[in-house]
Amino acid sequence: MDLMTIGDVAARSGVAVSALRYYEAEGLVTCERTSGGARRFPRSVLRRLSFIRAAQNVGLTLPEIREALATLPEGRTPTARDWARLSGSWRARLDEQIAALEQLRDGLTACIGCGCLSLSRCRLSNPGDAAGTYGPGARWLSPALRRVPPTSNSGRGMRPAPAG
Amino acid sequence: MDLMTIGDVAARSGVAVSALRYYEAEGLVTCERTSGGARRFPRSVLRRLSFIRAAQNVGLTLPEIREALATLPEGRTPTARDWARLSGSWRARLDEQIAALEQLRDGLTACIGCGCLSLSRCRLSNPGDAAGTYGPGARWLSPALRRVPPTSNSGRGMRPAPAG
DNA sequence: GTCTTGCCTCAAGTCCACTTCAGGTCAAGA
DNA sequence: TCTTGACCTGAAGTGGACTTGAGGCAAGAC
Repeated sequence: MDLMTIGDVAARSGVAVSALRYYEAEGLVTCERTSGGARRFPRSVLRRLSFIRAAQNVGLTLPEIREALATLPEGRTPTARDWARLSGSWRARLDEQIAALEQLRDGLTACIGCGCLSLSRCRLSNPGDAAGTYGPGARWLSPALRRVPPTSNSGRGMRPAPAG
Repeated sequence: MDLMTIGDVAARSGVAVSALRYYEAEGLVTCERTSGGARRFPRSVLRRLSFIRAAQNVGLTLPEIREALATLPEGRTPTARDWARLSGSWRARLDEQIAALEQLRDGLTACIGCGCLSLSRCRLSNPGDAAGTYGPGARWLSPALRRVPPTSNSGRGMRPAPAG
């Protein structure tokens, strides 16, 4: 079978039905409709979803991901090379993120003995040497890797929770 | 002068006036009031704010930070050692975050040649070997280090925007 | 005396990535 | 025929960390 129902896609991808509808509304995936109005997704949506999740893991927002996806060739099925091109810039981004975290950690190591936490000098409270704030609600670093996934009850393919 | 107005604190800390009020409401900082009802902060609030920002950068939520702050000694001014104790556990957290990002990057390196992005096997779309989703809205990694600070117009001490 | 500035409170809005809900349609099986 | 289950839509809710807005008080400059 070439086309999948939204339920199939959800089951196979682990992406919730509601999220799939949301992605369609946001233009991240496309689908056909049956005469009755039900969505029918091509198999290729699975790889697309995979890309979306990977991109989110690298820290991209949905608008950014949509932009990236928009550069895929129309007309033909994207090749491995296409996907690789898209994710090519991620490495640099990850490297940056890692570097920033390391800087923070090293700042911590330096500060931990003195407990300085100076607003203007401490690299912990002030990474990247900026003197002021980073703006409203800007949390710079990982919202928490080790945090247990928000356990909503939607769980289609959800693990019990890693409880790291 | 021993006590600072909320405006002074905002100017010196780079934390917005509205955020300071919010922090007070949430019990993260305390202050006295003038007869007219205006807040007067002790100088020590600056270090406290510094700690709050640093903790946010490590990925703590405000409730977590409040808990941490609650363990500071009452009665006496916190010493460098007190602050150091508080931030002592951050190192492990940062190490974890760094490790997770490195894993993702290495997964990227492995995947980038093949463009696989397999939902079940790719370490990029599926870090930490979990087969399903991580649940609703769970973005695992940095919401974006390199992202330009949300340029709201509140800008009290805000930089023009690094435009990375 | 009035203007401006800085502060106050409380309520509601913002952003992101969704989820949840209410109410309805459609096709297949008992 | 009735029921069940999967699907549909549009609107509203969620959480975290704030910001913004409306409406008002108090002190210093002119």
